[in-house]
Amino acid sequence: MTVRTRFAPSPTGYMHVGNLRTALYAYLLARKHNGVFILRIEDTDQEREVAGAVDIIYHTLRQVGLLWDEGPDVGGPCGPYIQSERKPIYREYADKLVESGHAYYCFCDKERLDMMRKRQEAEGKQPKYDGHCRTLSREEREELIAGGRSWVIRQRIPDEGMTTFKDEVFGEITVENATLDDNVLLKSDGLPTYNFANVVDDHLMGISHVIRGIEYLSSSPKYNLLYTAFGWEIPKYVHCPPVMRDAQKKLSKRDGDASYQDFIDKGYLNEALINYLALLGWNPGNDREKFTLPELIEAFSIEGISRSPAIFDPVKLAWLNGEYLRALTPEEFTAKAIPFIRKTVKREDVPLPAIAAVLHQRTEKLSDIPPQLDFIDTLPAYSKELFLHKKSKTTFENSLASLRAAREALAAIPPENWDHATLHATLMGLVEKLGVKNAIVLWPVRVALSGKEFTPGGGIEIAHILGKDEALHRLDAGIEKLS
RNA sequence: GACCCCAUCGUCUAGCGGUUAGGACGCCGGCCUUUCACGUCGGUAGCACCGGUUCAAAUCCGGUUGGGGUCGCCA
Repeated sequence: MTVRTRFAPSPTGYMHVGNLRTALYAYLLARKHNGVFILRIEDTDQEREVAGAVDIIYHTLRQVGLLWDEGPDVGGPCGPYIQSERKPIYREYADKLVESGHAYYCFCDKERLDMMRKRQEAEGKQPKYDGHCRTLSREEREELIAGGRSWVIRQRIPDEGMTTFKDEVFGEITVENATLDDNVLLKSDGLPTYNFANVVDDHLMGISHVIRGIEYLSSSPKYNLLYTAFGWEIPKYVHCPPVMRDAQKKLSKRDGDASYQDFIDKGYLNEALINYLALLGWNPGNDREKFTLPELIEAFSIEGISRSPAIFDPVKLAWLNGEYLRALTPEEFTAKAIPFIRKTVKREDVPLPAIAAVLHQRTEKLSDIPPQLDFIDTLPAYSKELFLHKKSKTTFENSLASLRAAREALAAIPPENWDHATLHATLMGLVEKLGVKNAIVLWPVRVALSGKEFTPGGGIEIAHILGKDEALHRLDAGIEKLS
C-alpha cells in the first residue's frame, strides 16, 4: 500500500506554526515511505474565507521545503483539490447516505435549534440535536423542499451501541454512540461541513494516513461511522497533541507568537524553525537535536509522536536558530545580516562584512542585530566612569595615557591601510611597547570608540568599522573627557 | 457539566518491571578572553498524589488531583 498523506488547511489568513508542524509530520511520513504528499484546500466556510490566504499557504510550504505532489496548482489524479470546487461530489455522496438511511434531511431553522439548545442546557443536559426531522417521510420531505424550505443533511448516529476506533498515537478509543450528535453533513448552502468533506475527500484521494490536530480526535468515531456506512476502508489516524503557549493556553495568533511569517520577519531561519517544530512533540528515539529536512525524513516515525501537549519555548528556538546562524559561512551570514544592520546603520562608508563578522557569534535571531549597532552612526553620550573596569584594573589615569598613545599610533596608519590586520598589529604592538596587559589599552579604546559598556567586537574591530577619521575623533573626545 | 484524552527537571524529552532516572534549552559557577558573546568544563533541578499488583514500580492496575480536547449549518 502506498502511503498518501495530506495537509488540508483552511485559508483563514496566516500560517499557524502548529498547523505547520502538522503539515511537516504529514510530509515527513509520506517522504519516509516514498509516498505522496497532497495539499488540499478546505474552503467550505465562505464566511471565514480570507483573500490571499491560499497564496500564503503555498508560499509558506515552499519556503520551508514542504513540496506537495498533488494539489490545486500542480494538479493530480484526484482533483479538484479545492473543496469549494468539489461541491457536486459531496451532494452525490450525501444522497447515497440518505438513500441508505445513514443520513436524513433536516429542516429545523436556527431559531428552533437555538431554543432547543437553551432548553437542554437549562435541564443540565448535553446539547444535542433532538432528532426532530429524523422521522420525516419521503413525501413530507419532498413537500417541504417544494415549498422552498431550506434544508441540511444530518448524519444519523445509531441510538445505541459503541464505536471503537484506533489512533496510531493514542491507541484504541471507545465511545458510546449515545454521546455522539447527529451532525450536519451538508449545509444549506450546499457545501459540506468539515465532518463530511474530510471523509469523502480522504477516501476519494486515497489518503492512507490522516494526520491532523487532536481537536478532531473526539469526532473521529463519527467519521468511522461514515466510512463504515459507505463501506470504505478506514484510514490510519494520527492525531497530534496541540502546541501550547503555556500549560493552559494554546499558541494563538493573538499572543503574537503563532504566525510563521512573524518568526521569519524576526529573523528566524526556515531550517531552524522546521527543526524546532519537528522536535516539539516528536522525538527520534535518541539524543540528536539538529536535523535538516532530509535527515528528518530519514528519522521520522509515528512512534516518536508524543501524547501530551507541548509548550512552545521561544528561548530554545532562539538557541537553535543561533546554532544555524553560527553555522553559516561568513558570506551567507553577511547577506542575511545586511538588511538588519541597515535598520540602524545609515552611514554609507562602513565595511558591512566587518560589521557582520563581529555580529556573527553574537546573534541568535537577526532581529538581535539593530540594537547592538546603535553606536556606529553617532557616539552615544557616556559617563567617564565607563573607563573604570575593575577586572582589567583600568583607572582614569592609565586610560588617558592609553588613549593618547593609541591616538598617536593610529594616526600614523595610512588611511589605505586601515584594516583589521594593521590595526591589530598596531595596537598589540603598542601594548607590547608599553608592557601592559591588553585590556589596559584596549578597554579604554573600546569605551572611547563606542561609549558603551558592551559592544559586538572589541577596540580593534570597532576602530576598523568606524573608519580612521571617526575613530580619531572619538579618541580625541575620550581624551578630552579624561583630561 | 457530560464524554474522550494526557501526566518524568521551569521547558522539550529519553525511559516500555531491576538505571547513580539520561540528553537538550534555561539558570548558576570555573576556564578562555579585548567588553559582551562564542567556545569549553562543571553544577542546579524531575518521576503530581494515594492505594494496589510484584521479590522488585517512573514503568502495570485503580482512584484522586491537575491539564488538554469535544459538545456549531467552524474547521
